Amino acid sequence: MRPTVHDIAASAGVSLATVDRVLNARPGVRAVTRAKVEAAIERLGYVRDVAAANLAKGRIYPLVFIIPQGENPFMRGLEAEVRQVDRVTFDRTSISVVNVPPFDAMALAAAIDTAVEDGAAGIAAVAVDAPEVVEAIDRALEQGVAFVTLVSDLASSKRDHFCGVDNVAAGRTAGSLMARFLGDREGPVAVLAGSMLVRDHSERLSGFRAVMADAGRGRHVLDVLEGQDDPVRARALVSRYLAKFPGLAGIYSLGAGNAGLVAALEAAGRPGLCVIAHELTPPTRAGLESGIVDAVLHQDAGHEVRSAIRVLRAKADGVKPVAAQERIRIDIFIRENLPPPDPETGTARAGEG
Amino acid sequence: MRPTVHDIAASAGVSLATVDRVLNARPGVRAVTRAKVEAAIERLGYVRDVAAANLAKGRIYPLVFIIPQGENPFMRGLEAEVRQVDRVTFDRTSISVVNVPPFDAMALAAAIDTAVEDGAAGIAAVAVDAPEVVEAIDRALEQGVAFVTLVSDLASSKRDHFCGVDNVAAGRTAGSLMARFLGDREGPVAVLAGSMLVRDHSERLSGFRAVMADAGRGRHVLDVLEGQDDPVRARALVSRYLAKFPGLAGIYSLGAGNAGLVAALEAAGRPGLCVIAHELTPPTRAGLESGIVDAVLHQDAGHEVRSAIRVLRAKADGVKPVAAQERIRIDIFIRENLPPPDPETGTARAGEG
DNA sequence: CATTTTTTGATTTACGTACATCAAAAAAGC
DNA sequence: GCTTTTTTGATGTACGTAAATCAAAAAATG
Repeated sequence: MRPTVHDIAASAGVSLATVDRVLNARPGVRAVTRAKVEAAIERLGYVRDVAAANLAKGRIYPLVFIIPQGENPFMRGLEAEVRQVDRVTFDRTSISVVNVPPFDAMALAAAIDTAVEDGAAGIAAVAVDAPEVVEAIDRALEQGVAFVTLVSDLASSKRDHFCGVDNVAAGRTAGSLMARFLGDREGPVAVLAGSMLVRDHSERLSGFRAVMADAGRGRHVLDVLEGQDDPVRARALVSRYLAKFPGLAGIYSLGAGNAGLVAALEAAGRPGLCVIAHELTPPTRAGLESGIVDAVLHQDAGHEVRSAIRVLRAKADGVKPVAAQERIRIDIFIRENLPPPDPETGTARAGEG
Repeated sequence: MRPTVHDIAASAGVSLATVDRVLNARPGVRAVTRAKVEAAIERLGYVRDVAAANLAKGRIYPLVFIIPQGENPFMRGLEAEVRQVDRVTFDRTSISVVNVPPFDAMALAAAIDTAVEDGAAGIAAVAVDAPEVVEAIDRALEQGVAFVTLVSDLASSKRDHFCGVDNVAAGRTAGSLMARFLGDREGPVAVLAGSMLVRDHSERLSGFRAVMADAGRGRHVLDVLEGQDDPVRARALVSRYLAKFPGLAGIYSLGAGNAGLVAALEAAGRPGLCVIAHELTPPTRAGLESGIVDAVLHQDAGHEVRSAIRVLRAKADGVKPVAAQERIRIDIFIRENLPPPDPETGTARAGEG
């Protein structure tokens, strides 16, 4: 049986109250007595029962997730993951979701301020790269509210942590796969992005470009198509490029709007291009299954959400999280290792946990 | 604030005792009263505070993990993950590890019987495919002990669950990557396995063969090399094949002993083969980094361990686990998306849950 | 040595649930 | 209506920790 506070009190020859004072860093304990207690803790291998401690404290952590509105399937999956975690009821944590217009710095900054006013203990937000947002984040931190960026970072703010993938590495991974899949095949490659004003997209592009310039004898990367993560625009842009560059060898889609990409390729009679996209969502999953998409790079929204919660709670408790354990992996999916879709959230899931 | 049992008692107009009887399915409650309580539970959205419940029950779950001995790096990483979970102290769970000689059915069966005698609430074991083991598992289940197979399944037993990847799909994934990486390149491919007597290895082979026979115009798969997961043997076997088949296009290593594979390739002057291996361990990581290995298929040992714990605890509680959430993903790693090694366990880790 | 200050002990209540006991009330059977 | 059975209420203890109070003991100060 695990030792309890009573056991260490008895073993150290002190009272329960003294043990409590040591454990919770309360004043009024002589150094020698403190040492005795700490020795007993060490000797018996005592570890605090966090469940019982939280129960006794009656502490709850109000956390706020700020997520863009709109039909971006990845964001919708992210929100579903948040709500699912909330339903499972992470112990002693109450989570609320706030939606804001995408790419809207003012709205995001306002939402952050509101969350702080409402007494949030921690905030997680998909960052937009703008000075108003940086200021809002730094205001939150000054109020003692923990803050993490989610999916897209804002390194110029003082945010406590970034819960997302290394997007430069993701771009390199895409480039490497593209180069290997194409092999000796000739022809330029196209890049479809949402907007170069978003940090994660620009980072992916730079990683991709670096590998493409490097791999073998170099391969031409055409001017970036910016589809604003909108399927209709994406479809039009891709269709135009397919007509304009008959020798096109591959397409790297590093943002959303992939339903449009797939539609354009279908309409063009499935030209044998190497297609690599991001995020395993219904459109990209369908593309992989039909063979029109070769590989999908993915970040696990569930992992990101749970990592954010752990970090925020740790910060709210004044504990340092183990940063090394909070790194988010870049998943590669091809047709053969597709996980079954999660009926709850529509996102890809692993055993996790 | 979350509603408590007191709230539903008040809301339903009954006593605390009656609510308790309903919640814990104790007898002596009229159907109408039960309905009133259940309505209140629904209305207030009550969810049991599991932490408090477990505290009150004073229940602990003694779980036993049976893992092969030896220098197989994946198994050592698996064991490290188990010990790490134990240190983090999964709430109200005490975990012990038992080592048995690898591929030894009698020893495994004996270890299972011992664990049952010692009063384990659940057992997780890396299965060896043998009738003695099937019988031991079924004996454990008859005693009411929960049982899951880990990494390698034994479907002919009545085990509650298998915590591992779909190895046929893993083989198909390897085959698909191999075919795409090779492209038009000619030549047969070799397969290095541990032993065809182990279920996971034979399943991977069948998936790989299926894709190879299928992809494009078919590619010859040479006779399987069985290296018994031993680096020395593996090195010798691979070296011999490299000499014997100068036109070799690729090698699929579906077992362990990859240190030997890498050494053989280095010794042969790094012939430009497509090499795909399993499990991200120190040797395969080094191979990826040096460029001698093209891709590594991986199963996350941490996920498997935590999944096993969740399933075992659920079974011990008489609750059905959500099987869909317990699927283990087949990870693909190439040089560009290599995660940093976990200093604690030496295995790959993601943010996880 | 008396006094003040600091340290320690003893005890209590609380968190939300489980579980047991005994009495009281309601329903069923005759 | 009376007894018997079933259902419900009231109450207490427990789990392991947090946090508070007040008294007692020890140490420091003069």
